[in-house]
Amino acid sequence: MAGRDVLAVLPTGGGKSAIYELAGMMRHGPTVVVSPLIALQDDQLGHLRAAGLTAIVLNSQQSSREHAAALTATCGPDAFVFLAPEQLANGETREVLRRAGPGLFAVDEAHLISQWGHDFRTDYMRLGAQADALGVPARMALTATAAPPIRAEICRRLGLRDPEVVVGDFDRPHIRLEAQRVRTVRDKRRELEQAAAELDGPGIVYAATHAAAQEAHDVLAAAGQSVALYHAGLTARVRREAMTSYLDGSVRIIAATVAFGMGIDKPDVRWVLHVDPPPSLDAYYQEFGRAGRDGDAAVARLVYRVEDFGAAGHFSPGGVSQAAVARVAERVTSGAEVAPTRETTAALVRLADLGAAAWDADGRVRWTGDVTVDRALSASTAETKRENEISRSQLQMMRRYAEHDGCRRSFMLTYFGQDYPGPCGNCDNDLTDAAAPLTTSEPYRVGARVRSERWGDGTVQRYDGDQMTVLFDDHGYRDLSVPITLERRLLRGL
DNA sequence: CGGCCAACGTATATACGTTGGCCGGTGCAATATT
Repeated sequence: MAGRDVLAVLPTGGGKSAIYELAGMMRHGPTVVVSPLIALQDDQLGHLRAAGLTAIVLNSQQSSREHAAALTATCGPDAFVFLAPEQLANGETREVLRRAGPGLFAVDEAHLISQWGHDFRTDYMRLGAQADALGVPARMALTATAAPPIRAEICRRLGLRDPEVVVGDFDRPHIRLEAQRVRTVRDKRRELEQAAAELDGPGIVYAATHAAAQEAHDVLAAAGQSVALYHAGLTARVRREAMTSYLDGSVRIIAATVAFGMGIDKPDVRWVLHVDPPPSLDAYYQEFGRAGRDGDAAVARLVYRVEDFGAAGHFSPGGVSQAAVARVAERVTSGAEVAPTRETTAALVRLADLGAAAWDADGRVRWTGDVTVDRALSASTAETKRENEISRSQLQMMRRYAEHDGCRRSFMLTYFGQDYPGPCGNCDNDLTDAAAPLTTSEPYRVGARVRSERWGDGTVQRYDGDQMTVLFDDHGYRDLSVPITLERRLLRGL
């Protein structure tokens, strides 16, 4: 209300919507809310209107007449305007919003800046610049999942000024955490079939690819389970039917890719089973968090093979090849069109980050001339190395979680920067193995800043026996041996 | 990185193994066609 920028990381059901709703009502001028999916925009619109507030959505599903009418309505000082980032690339839309004098710019699901902005929906990268263009005095970012480095990226990309950072409790104590290693794909099928027979109530099975989701669906269907299939390769009608029958309970299980989930409001999901590991614990937390929204007991189970952690790196951001950056740089400098693929998109984002290329407000790219091609390419090489190192370390943490033999909840929560020694009593390791981890010394407190000659500055994340995990700003997560660290004085406190 | 498929090769005339290349996940908006 006082106009200070805010980053709020709060669990689902923690009142994130209420934050921008209340602040928006009390601040002068309309509130612009950036929301990733049209379905989510419609949901929010419904809630606000039911509460007697003025709200509109701007998106491509409207006819131009509706669009114009909606735009006109934004002039009301109490209105809430819901839109996707792509809408802000339209100069006309920007101008109408700017004239309306918005008082608050809120970004919902703000972790998508990091998750989608690099190579998929790059308009997420320009939200800071667009907020500038609208002349909004206060900004707010909201998300349920963001480990410390993601929080830093959100603040930086959105241009938050001295933000108030509010981080809630990540713990979902009623969700039992389990992980199970298998050797073959066939073992996975067997475990899947068994899980569906053993676990009661509605469940979600997550797979990494369309083919794997289809396969999981077929296995369960053959075993006589009530199951639907959901991924982005299906037609809109089939997807809608799968979603509806899962939500209304006429189908018990849904086998899906990551296409299924965001904005799904089904409180009684009793279990979430992964048959492929996600590329990071951030993604995993987001996905299993769809279980047990009603607060009743639920299960998050991960079934994996060691090989699965090889290919999973493909789905991490930061994997842009130097050849692609060079090719795109060549095309941009010569004024040629760049065909948008995942790779060229990521290359453009990289060049823009380095200041070599710039997006105008309408989303067109030009070479700035501030940096030579050679310099841009060598800077890009260094940045690629850094990003690859970080996303590899995130995947490595996912693997460490899977292979962890201590309290899983402790591992998970400390990853998110929360001090939680465990045991939690509600993960597979705590139930089978009563022995507490043998803790040696803890030379720095969790959350302390430390410096290493080799890896620069970082933050202490967790201790596990005589191992410690440090999140280095430029090199990602590293596991260190506490005795060796002390003996060789590898770290010093800051 | 690893799974999959097509093409090829090998040892025998139908089957099996090897090699090389390619592909993998999210949605918006705008445009063209029924």
